[in-house]
Amino acid sequence: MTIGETVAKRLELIGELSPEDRQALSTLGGDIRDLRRGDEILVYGQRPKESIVVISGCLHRYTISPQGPRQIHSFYLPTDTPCMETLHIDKMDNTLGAIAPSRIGVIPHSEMFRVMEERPTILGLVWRDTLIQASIFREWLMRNSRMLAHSQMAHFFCEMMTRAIAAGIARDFTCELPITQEDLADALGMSPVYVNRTLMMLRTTHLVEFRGGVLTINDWPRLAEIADFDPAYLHLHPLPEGGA
Amino acid sequence: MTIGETVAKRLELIGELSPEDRQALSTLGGDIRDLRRGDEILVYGQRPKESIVVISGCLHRYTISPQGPRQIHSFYLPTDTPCMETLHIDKMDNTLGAIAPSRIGVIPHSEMFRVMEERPTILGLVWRDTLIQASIFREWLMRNSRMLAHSQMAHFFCEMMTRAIAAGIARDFTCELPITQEDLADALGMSPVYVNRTLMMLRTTHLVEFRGGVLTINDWPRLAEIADFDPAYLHLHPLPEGGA
DNA sequence: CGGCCGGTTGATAACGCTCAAATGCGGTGG
DNA sequence: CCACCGCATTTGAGCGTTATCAACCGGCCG
Repeated sequence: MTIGETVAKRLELIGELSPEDRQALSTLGGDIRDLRRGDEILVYGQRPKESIVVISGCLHRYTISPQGPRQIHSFYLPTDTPCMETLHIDKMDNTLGAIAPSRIGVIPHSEMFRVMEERPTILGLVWRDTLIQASIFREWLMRNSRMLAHSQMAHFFCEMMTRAIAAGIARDFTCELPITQEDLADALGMSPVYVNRTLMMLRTTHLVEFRGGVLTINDWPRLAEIADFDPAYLHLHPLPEGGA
Repeated sequence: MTIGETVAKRLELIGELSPEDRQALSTLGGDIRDLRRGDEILVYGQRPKESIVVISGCLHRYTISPQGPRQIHSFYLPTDTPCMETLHIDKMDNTLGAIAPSRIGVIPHSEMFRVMEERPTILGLVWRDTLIQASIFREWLMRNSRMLAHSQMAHFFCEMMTRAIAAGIARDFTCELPITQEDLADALGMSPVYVNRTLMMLRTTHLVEFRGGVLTINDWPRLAEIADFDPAYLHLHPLPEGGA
């Protein structure tokens, strides 16, 4: 899969592309890079000149406060396009890194601007993509601020599964989610110990299985209910049927 | 102050406008509306055809989960432009309302698109504005997930003061912040009771005074320290000197 | 075989929530 | 001018969710 095709795939999850749009995207220049867990791509304070698209693996974005605790803002699955915002925000105020071995496409801003100028539809959809990211941040804010640990975790799993299904990397409510329990803790704003306890609880009640970087949802309806999950905030164009 | 001037003022806080840009903005069409506390402007599920700019007062954006708790995502002070994102996200997944008597400008999307097409700089800055909103959401996520109550509240006050100074509505570290303790609780993800206790603590230690909708920061350096406040995430163009 | 990382488990403590009631204050009507 | 009402704030007591500290387990890799 080329870089352009990957971007096109993402954009078609949240809107419609004409053949001309797809054609324009196929000319997108950029490099492929392979990363190991822990590699940093765009670092706090930097002024990046390129955007990123995930081809395989999993990235995450986080800030670290001086006191130590890391807050993960988001995880990025294949076809996700993190940090498109660097197009219009010069200075990174957070860090993007690989949380698992990953392959990414690195697209110079100049290339993005060229294609967006050529095809206004693409500009609209890339903008839309950044707005959906913001919408997800809002949902995470609500989740981490207002929900109990088990609901919170259920909500997280529902989101990741929904996105994995949309991206076409899930089968039978099973998908790879190559993160550790400690990563999960840093995303949910919980302590690693309590993440473990909550996870065991969800496991023994046969709602979710999360082991060795693989997520399986055993009882979607019940999980979605305790998570109070409504996928509207993901603004996926054809919503994958989750309730089935 | 006209609608166009207000938008121009906001954009100049985060970038530079040429005389031509300002001229183009001055032609922005739109209506003025006056609101009372509790009035809703853009509601969950709606498909708005206009964007908003705050002329006076204070707006807030929130979601209400079926279980009841309200999460406030952001407050908007004069010159802020909430919900520019409706330009590219059709369906509201949250609600924008007035939290105090306010005057707003209502700008049809068609007007925004017209001006942005005419002046690419404006497009870039409006986009940038939406990205800064996202950056603020990330910071709120970190704050609500990772900080202790008093640091959290200190951080909130630092942000609002910084923004008020930038918007030119603060004097001597005093500004209007016409929200109740309960509103504050819904923003910080705390209970109203604990907000009150925390507030009293900050008050008796002479760090902050927040009473009757007026915020006064008595000891900025110490407050910023316990808040671990770094205004970088606001991406203000000429950063107001807060540390003074 | 040993070390390391990630996961699991136990015990204790703390931060913040809930329930409940009281106080203060601005506005309205008598 | 006073009585009253409603809303926001304040205070108290007890509880619960989640954090912290510490130890142990188990698999993978050198």
